[in-house]
Amino acid sequence: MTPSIDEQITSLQRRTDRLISTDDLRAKLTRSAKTGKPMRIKLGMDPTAPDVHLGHAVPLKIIRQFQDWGHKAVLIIGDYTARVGDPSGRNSTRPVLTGDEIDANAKTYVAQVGKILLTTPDRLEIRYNGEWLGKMNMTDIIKLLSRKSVAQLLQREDFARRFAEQVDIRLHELFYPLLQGWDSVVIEADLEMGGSDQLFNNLVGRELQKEQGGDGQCVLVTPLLVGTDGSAKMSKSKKNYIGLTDPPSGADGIFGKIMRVPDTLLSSYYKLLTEVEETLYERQIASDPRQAKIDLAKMMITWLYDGNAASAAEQEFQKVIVGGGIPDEMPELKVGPGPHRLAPLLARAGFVTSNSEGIRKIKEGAVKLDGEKVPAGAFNEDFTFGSPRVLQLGNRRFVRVS
RNA sequence: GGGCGUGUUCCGGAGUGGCCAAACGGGUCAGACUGUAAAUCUGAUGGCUUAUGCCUUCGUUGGUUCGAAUCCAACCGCGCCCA
Repeated sequence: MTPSIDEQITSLQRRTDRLISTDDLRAKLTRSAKTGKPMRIKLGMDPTAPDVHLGHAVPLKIIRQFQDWGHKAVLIIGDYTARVGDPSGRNSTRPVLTGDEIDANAKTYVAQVGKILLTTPDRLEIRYNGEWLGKMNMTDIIKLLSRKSVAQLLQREDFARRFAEQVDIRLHELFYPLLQGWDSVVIEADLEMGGSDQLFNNLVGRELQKEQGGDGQCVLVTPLLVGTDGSAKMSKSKKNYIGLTDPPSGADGIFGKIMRVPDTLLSSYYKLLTEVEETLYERQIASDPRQAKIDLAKMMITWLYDGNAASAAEQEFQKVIVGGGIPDEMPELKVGPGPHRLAPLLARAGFVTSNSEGIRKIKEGAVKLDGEKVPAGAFNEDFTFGSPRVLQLGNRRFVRVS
């Protein structure tokens, strides 16, 4: 049973930072209901890294709502723009991706996004923007460039700031919003979704469409989910993200990552990622933040995996982190019986990046073997591994060495 | 094309001839504490089977010097101003 249009618009509010504009959206929804033609809901993603994370989940959840109401998601894989480079995150030179890497990332996107979106062809369309951007010639490009002035582009806050601070801005970066906007023109988007940092880019799309004689896409931007570090927006490059396909448990699992989120972010996580009523979660957070976090972690795992995985992850957490125990499952490292020094094994396990660092960790008393702390002087002693032994750094990184 | 700046270790940023593997801050990792955390405190933070040792690193190359991140030259990148 599809809710009324007013109910639909109201239900969007929980995750809306800005909507341009409510009246336009109502008109489009009304028209779509009348004509039976689904709205086209655009979301652009750069295939620069293989992981889709909870920050993406916020707009994806809204898109899912639209799908449930009969509309069509159009996922733009920015294969062409990925090669050009996104201006956000200034001087970090992005690695140039090969076509194969982009294809590989794009494939994993579809699988990951499928955890949230409907994926049948009538509800999800996937397009690569190289399809049209790659075909533009110089005349097309100049024509597109002529639509915006430098002053207009410099309105964008991060450009303005960089300009003021004399940090270089390359021309292709200025150009970037126009490319993204052009995607909207080509795929005839009715609504573009994004995080609130995409507002400027999305509005460029709306303006370009209007110049082409259309009525201009609506723009709905969601609040940004703060990452696990508690300070910056969740993003791939900051490594403060929780991936949709992260394992439920383990050192870098969803359960542990949620538990490590600062308490101050709990309410926004509940609001943006769950359907729990505000009064309920606020009360729970106030009375028992730890339990509120455990509940959230289980909800996320149930949502992305299933209930069994959620309780298994909780049990492991209680045992390993709270109880200081050793998990049942952990990665294996085959080295032969030995003798071996521990520092190189830590490096081979990927816990440290050099033998020197491993030696330091041993001296700091951070290394355990079969649950027993390795004495500081043991960095230059040999150990044998005739039977498998558990090597541990800190309280959450384990490897079974044999 | 001309002028003035600037380029340092993961990031920011000190350092103007030896005491520099390079202050300080951030980040990161670990230890203590705790309700997992956060906050706080402590330690570590180029590499080498850890060494009063060796090697590599301060945009690049080549010089001067017993000795260079520091001086010189050329080159490269970036910013601002002028054309």
